[in-house]
Amino acid sequence: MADKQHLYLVDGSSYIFRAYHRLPPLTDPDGTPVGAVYGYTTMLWKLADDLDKADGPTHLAVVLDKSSQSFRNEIYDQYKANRPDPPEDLVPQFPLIRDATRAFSLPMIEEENVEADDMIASYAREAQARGWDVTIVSSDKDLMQLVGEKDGAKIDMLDTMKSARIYVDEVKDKFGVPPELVGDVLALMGDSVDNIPGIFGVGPKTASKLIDEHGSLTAALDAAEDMKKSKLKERLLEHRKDAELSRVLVTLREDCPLPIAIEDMKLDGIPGEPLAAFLEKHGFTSLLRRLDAGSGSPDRPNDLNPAKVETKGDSGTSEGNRQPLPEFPAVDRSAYETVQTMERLEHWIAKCRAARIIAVDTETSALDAMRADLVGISLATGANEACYIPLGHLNDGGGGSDMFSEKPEQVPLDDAVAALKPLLESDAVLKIGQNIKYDLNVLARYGIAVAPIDDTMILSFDLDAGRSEGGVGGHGMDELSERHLGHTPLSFKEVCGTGRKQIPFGEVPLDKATEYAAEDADVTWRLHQHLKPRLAIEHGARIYERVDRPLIPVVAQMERHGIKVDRARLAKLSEEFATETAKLEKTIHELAGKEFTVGSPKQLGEVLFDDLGHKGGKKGKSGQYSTDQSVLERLSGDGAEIADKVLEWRQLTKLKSTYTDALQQAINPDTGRVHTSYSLVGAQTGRLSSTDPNLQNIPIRTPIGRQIREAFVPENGNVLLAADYSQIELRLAAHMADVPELKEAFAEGEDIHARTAREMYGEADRDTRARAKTINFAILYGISRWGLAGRLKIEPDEAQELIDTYFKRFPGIQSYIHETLETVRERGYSETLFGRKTWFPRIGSKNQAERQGSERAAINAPIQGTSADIIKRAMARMMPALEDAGLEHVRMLLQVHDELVFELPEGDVEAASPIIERVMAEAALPAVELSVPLGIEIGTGASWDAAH
DNA sequence: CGGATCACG
DNA sequence: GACGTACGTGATCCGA
Repeated sequence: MADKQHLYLVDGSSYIFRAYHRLPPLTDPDGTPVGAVYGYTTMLWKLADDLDKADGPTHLAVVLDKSSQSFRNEIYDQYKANRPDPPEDLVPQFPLIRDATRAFSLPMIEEENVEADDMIASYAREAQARGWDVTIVSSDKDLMQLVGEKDGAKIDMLDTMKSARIYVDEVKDKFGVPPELVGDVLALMGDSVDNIPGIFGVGPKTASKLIDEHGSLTAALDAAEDMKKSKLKERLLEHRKDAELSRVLVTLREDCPLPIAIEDMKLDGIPGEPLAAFLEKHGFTSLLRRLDAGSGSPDRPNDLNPAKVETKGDSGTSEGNRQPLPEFPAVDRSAYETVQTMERLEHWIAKCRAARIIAVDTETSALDAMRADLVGISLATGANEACYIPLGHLNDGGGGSDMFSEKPEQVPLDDAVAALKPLLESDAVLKIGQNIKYDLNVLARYGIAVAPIDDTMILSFDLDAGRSEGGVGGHGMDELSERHLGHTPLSFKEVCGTGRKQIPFGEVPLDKATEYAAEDADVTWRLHQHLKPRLAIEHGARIYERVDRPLIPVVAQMERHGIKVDRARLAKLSEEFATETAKLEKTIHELAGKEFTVGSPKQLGEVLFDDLGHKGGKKGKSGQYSTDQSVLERLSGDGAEIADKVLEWRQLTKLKSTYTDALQQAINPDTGRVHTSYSLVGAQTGRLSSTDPNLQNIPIRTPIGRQIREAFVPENGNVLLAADYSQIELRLAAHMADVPELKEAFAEGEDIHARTAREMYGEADRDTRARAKTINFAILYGISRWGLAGRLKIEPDEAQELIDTYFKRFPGIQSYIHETLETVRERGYSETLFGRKTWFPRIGSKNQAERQGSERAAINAPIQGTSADIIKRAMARMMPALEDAGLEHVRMLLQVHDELVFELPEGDVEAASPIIERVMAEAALPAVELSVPLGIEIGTGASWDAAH
């Protein structure tokens, strides 16, 4: 007796949209979003695994929509016209859905001019006609029309997300009518997503009641004439044509030509290859293990370890349903191995490949990644599973630290690099680092391009920015280890000493070095296990995957490029500043009547206020006179010549010590360029910060300071190009607070401060424009009457009136501030348009100063942070966009919050400028559509100064 | 090592 | 009843 055939038809297109919204935004080791693909893969697995079970499939096919157009558009041109574009991180998953289907060796149906629903209907009827049972894997309400039995062959539906079978009773529960009348109900109620008109004002309730009463759509429409006068009657009569059109649109075509014969859809279970290749490519490791192990259904998926995915029920995406945190054995430093032979190194490389997720840490001879030499590398594959590979050690621990003992046995550096390179560059192995940008730059100098990567420091930042203070903003490894693991790692000081007694890492004895280095990798691996799963649960994946993680290699490359600085020019400036400073100092001493240290605010204060008798106040804590710029400017206004001279002296000494002298020091002897280091976790708002040297505060506001910018130059034959976002924060404020007047002004390309002046004062002249500008900035920073009064040199009462006028003219600003603060008080954090969180733990402080400080920062953070997100997105897209255009010689060198600086061949300027402008202007898209344009200003020249 | 000052967006 | 006023950074200097 032949078993009954059972055809499963998978509605792939509708499944992936649902999977996308139900599953966390996971990514594979390449950073490609694969959340929906993962859900789809596990679903196919489960279905294929049910082969030959009771009611399971004997035959199976996947049906997908080929395009958004179908024959229904010819009937009704507005059909599906209101469909929003799919989310940006779903788009790259569409082709992967097809890859997954092929990997399972399943037939795939995609036909032009009809929709997946029509193909499903056609196949279902064909199978039914042959006496086969059919299960439609979908929860689409349109398909419910097909459910039921005919000639002893039944069609049902399966909602895999709810693990629910839908048969006639379920359809009746939902629509109040049997399946064959569902089309009539749908025609009456319409569908806003598909833009099916239906009868205006008729919803599911009324529709099913009418059909149930009258037995069909036509009967219901005919009966309208005899109804007693009502809104409903009018509507039925008036929109009859709409309903009839809708009936045609919701009717499924059951007679489509069938491209694949149903007997060819026979299911063979779960294949080995090429499924294994697909699972491996996307890091679906637990499925891969299951495949290796034979079969078994993926009940407890653990893929993309450690971002745990739960495909059943609702857990996994909801805030309250946290996964238990992983627990590990206590750190055991004696478990680490010192790898000193090629044989052991090969062993560890194999172990890493099998582990697929490893932590990496490099030990170097210095802190500067551009100068440091590689001293060793540590790897971790699990808790207490870590090793240290010494490569440049001088001391094996046999002698004292002041006496070189014999050089220890080590794998030769070149051999080790050659052996490790394929592992560190392998797509199949995720490399985790704590501040991995550093390791990227060190290893890049040895010819290794590490990828794919994860970074525990940035994970921590994207989850917990603002939650704690301290060294690296609370995201340093020691702090993270304490906080998440309750473990104190060996400190660098304990290993290398401190101050004058500090030794380079290469002189640390191997046993000690192994304990320290391998522990760092071990701890990093453990931290990743803690932090990565939180990303999906706490909605941090968007910002991490889409903004910050892609930026790591980009910023690393900018740091390696560095920028050329004209040393001779700086030296000349230093000299000029020195002579001028000496002259000023002499004059100041004369004016003071005695010699003193001009650079000492304490001494200066005493000279100004005690000796010379100027009036001024003491500063709170230190009991010291304040002598800052505003005080000196006031004294100067009162005619004190010495104040002028001191201001001038300060400017010159500042420029000399901080810039002209320091920048010469910062020139890298190997590259002849200056390589700053950007911190991706430096600013709570998500901005980058720049150190060693800080290239984000090079003078520009005064002519004398600007001379320093003239020393930043391109290589021969090249120019520097500077591209700025103009007024980006004000534009974002106009968008986020929804201020029509400001949005309009930006749209028209108006002078925004002049427009503000007109709105506030009725006219814009030099004076009112300047005041309006101050007020505009005050808004971005969280306004107070005293602050504004101080800036505008007016009384607080007057300032308050201005603020009131501003809020009255732009009520959106006031409600933005109010709503932002409400949200922060409620949730504890603010959010940018791209979902970056900043926490404000002191927002509810009893201390007023503290609380108000938090409030001002909280008002500013979404604006400053959104601006940071936008330029980061532009940076991540910039080089691919330029390379696509064949511009391979353009180098992105610097970022200064709203400005990007490039170095490029003179001949490339014309081609590169529009691309740079477009990438920057469109950086918010498609994730966020701004209601204001983003204006870009571009300049080029033979120096950074000339490029402005 | 903290405070004061000042360079930038 | 007192608090102390614009957001975000980093480098340098002085002086305890």
